[in-house]
Amino acid sequence: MYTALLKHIQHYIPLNEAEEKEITRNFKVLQLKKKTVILEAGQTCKGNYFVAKGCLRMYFFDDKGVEQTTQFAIENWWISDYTSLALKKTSEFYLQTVEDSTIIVLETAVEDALLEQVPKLERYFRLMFQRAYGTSQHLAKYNHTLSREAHYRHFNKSFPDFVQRIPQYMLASFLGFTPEFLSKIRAKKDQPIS
Amino acid sequence: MYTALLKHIQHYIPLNEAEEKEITRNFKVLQLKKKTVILEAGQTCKGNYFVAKGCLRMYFFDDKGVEQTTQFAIENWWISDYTSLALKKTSEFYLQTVEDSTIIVLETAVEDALLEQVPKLERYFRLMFQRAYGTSQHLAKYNHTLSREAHYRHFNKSFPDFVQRIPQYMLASFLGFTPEFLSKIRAKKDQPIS
DNA sequence: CGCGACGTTGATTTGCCTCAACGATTGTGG
DNA sequence: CCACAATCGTTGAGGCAAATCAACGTCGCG
Repeated sequence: MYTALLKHIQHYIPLNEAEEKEITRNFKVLQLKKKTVILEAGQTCKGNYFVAKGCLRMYFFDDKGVEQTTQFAIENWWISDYTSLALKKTSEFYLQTVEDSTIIVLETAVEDALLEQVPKLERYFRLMFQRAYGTSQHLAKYNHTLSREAHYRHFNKSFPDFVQRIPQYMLASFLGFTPEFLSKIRAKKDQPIS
Repeated sequence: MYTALLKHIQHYIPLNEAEEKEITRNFKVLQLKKKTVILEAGQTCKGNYFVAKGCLRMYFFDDKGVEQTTQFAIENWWISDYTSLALKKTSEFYLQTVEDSTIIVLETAVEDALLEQVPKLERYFRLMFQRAYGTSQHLAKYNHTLSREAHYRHFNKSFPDFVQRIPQYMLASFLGFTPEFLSKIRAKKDQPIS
C-alpha cells in the first residue's frame, strides 16, 4: 500500500523503522474510481495528495463555463492547491482523478503533528516543492518560446505514453488551446502516405 | 545588513541568538549596480538569492535571439534556477539586477552545512517553496483565462507601483506579448479627454 | 552633442479561436 | 446484449487578437 510512497521518500532521505511506522500511521490511502472529485472550488483544501497509481488533474471553470486544466500529477508526484493549504483559504480549483487511482493523503489536520514527530520530512517536502517549482520555471520557458503547435509536439515527444492515457480535450486545455485546434494539428502530422 | 532577511525568516519560524549568528555567518551580502548579471545560461547556478532591496529578474534568449523575461523578484522574495541548484545542471536562464540592489546569497557550497547547523531552516525553505509554487499555480490560471490585454490590466491594477519601476519591454515579455502591443494597450487606456 | 536604448504608431499578416455540423466511441439502462 | 444517449473527436468557414515589420520620436548618458 504505502511502499510507493516510502520508496519515494527514501530516495531523498533515509528512514528508520520507527519513522516508517509513524508515516504509515499518519497517511491515509484512497482507492478512487476515475473522475472522482476530491476538491471543489469554494472549499478549503484539506490535504496534500501523492499519486501512488493513476493520475490526478487540477482544473477550474473559466468565465464562459469551460473547464481549464492547469496541472496533471502521475505516479510519484504530489498535487494540491498549496495556497489554499498554506493560508487556509478557499480554493479556486478542482482536483479530480483522471483514471482509477491509488492516492495517499497527508491531511492538514495531522500534518503539523507528523512534521514534529518526523522533522526529516520537512527536508523531504522542501525538496519536493523545490522540484515542483523548478518544473514550473521550465514550463514558463516553453510557454514563452514555443507556438502552441510546437508546444504540443514537444510535449508529445517528451511524454508519448502519458499523452495516450488522457483525453485530448484535457491535454489541449493544459497546453493552452482548444480541442479543435489539437485535432487539426494531429491531422497535419499524420499525413496520408500520399 | 541582514535585518531584512532575519525579519523575514522570523516571520515564519522563531530564531534564537545562536541561530541568528549562524545564519549571518553563512549568508553573503552583495551590493549590485543595475543590470549586473549574476547567472548566465550555460553556467551551473551557485546560489539562492534573497532580495533585501531592489529587483532581480530571470530571463533567457529565444530562438530569434530576443530576451524573454520569465520572473521578477522584489523585496522579500527568493529567486534562482532551482532545477540547476537541485540537480547541479547547467542553467538555461540568466539572472540580472533590474535596479541597484542589495542581495543576500545562500551559496550552494555552504547550504548543506548550514541546514545541518540550523535544521529549522528546512522548514523555512519548505514554506518559501510552497508559497512560490502556490503563486505559480495561480499564475497558470491567469494565463489560461485572461486575454493578453486583460492580463496586463489585471497586473497593472494589482502592482501599480511595481509597474513603474521596470522598463516596459521587460513587463511585456513577462506577460507574454510584444512591447509594441503593450504600447498600443496603453494608448487605448489613456484616451484623450476628448 | 550625438549615439544608443527605449517607446510609439501604422500597415499588413497570421495563428488560433469561434461556431456549427457531423462521425465515432463509450457507457448505461431496458 | 442491444439501442440510444452522452461524451469525445473531427472538419470546415469565417473572424479576430496579437505578431511582425518598418519607420519615426524621445530621452538619458558617455
